[in-house]
Parts: sequence; structure tokens; C-alpha cells
Amino acid sequence: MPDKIEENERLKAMNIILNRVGDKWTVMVFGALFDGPVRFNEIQRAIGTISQRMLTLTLRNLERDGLVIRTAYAEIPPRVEYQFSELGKTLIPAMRAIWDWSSLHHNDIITARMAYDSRNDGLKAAAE
Amino acid sequence: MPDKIEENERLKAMNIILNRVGDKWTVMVFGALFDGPVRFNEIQRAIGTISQRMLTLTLRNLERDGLVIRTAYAEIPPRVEYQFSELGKTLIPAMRAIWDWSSLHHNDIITARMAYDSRNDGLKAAAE
DNA sequence: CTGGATCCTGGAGGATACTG
DNA sequence: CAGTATCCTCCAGGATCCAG
Repeated sequence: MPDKIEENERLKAMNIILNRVGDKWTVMVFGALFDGPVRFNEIQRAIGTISQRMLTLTLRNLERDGLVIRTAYAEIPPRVEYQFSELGKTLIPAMRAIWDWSSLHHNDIITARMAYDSRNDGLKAAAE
Repeated sequence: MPDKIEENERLKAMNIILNRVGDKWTVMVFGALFDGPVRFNEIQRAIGTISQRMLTLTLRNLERDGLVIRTAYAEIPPRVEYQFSELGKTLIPAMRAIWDWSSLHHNDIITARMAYDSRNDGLKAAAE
């Protein structure tokens, strides 16, 4: 660690990014955008569990941060497509890394979690 | 996208991981552990803004998921050290990727955000 | 179809006090 | 020092209705 203070500043400065990039819905939306422009409802269906409100907010934030481009077509019924901006594309590898690690070690986590819990249940049972 | 259903399952299965890995405090704690074993209070001071309660909870969850190892030394006063497990170490590169991207594009986000806001303010002003 | 505006609740998370 | 226990606040986020 180079410098405690400096490191601390890095941590704080990064907070703003982590709050976007680490956001649960953000990562989900990123997953839905991997294969090109997608419409609002497509994203919602792809994620399956996100409410309309949260999807709207998440997309608006991503657009605000310059990571996603919103294109509205003046048609009836309206059509809106979302896709990565250039800046957004530079984030894909890092996101992929998280995704890949997750699918690779998903089971390890589950296993560790169960082991920890059974250990814990044992203690609780012993205490009674 | 190979299969909508399958993709959807992947998203849901990943949720459990994202809730850990994408958690704000988790990422902060990871940053504090990069350089080896650290004591409870060291972590808290390094992060600076985390409450005792949240640090305890975060560390306990990380331990439960097998990402962090807790070592308590029977001394007076007590000393407890936290460090990455082998599983935790495999996650470091992905975390680094997020960190690196964040420090690299931190300013881009700030800029995009300001641009978006001023554009938005303009609209609001025009509406009045 | 793509949202905006409201209302409402659960739970994240801070503050504080206590303990081995 | 490294937590645990409790109380309390606030807001993320769902449900619902409305609109262009």
C-alpha cells in the first residue's frame, strides 16, 4: 500500500463509480445489452425480475453517465433502443470478468455457504 | 444470445454472486485486503466511512461465502486478521479490472454526468 | 410501447451502549 | 480490540395508475 491517505482518497473517489458499476440492476442490464441494441421491453423480459420503474431509472442513470445511448424512433407505437456507447464498450471486458468469475465459481460459493451454515446450525443446536 | 430461457437462468443464478461481489462494502473491503492480512480496525480506518456494524456484517458474509479467512489470536487485547482465501484470490483479477476501469474512466463519467445535467437544466429552465 | 407520478413498505444501515 | 445487541431512520424499490 503506497500511502494510507492516498489509498483512502482512491477508495472514496471510486465510490461514485462503484455505485454505478457495482449496482445490481446495472450489471443485469449490461448483460442484456451484450448482443447489440435492445428495446425497453426486451430488456425487462430478459431480466425478468426488474420492475418497470427500476429499469427506467437504471437506464436513465446509465445514459447520464455516458455508458449507454438511448435512441427513440418517432413511430406509433413508440420504439426506443438502448445500446452501449463507446465509453460503455470499454467497460465490457471488466463486466465480462465478473460474469465469467461468477459462472465459474458460483458453485464454490454455494458450497462454502452451506458448509458455513451447517457449522453454524451445529453451534446453535449445541447451545440449546 | 444462445437461448432466451437459458440466458435468463444464467442471469438469475448470477444474482446471488452479484449481490455479494457487487456490494458496495464488499468492493471496499476487497480494496483494503489487497496487500495481505489486515486487522479489523485497520480495515475500518482504511475505508473511513464504514460503520462497525456494516464492517462486521460484510466480513461475516465474505467469510461465509468462502472468500475471506478470519484468524483470531488468543491474546490480550484480542487480535483478529482477515485475508483472502484461495477462492477469494481468484476473484482479485476481476475486481482489479473494475478498479482499474474506474480510476481510468472516472473523469469520463463525471464529465458525461455534468453534460447530461446541464442539458437537463437547460430544458427545465426553458420550461419555465 | 415507453415511460412519468404517487403511494407505501421492508430492510439497509447509522448511532449508541454494552461485553469478553 | 473486536465485536454483539438494540433502536430508529430513511430510502431503494415494488405496485399501481396515468399519459403521449
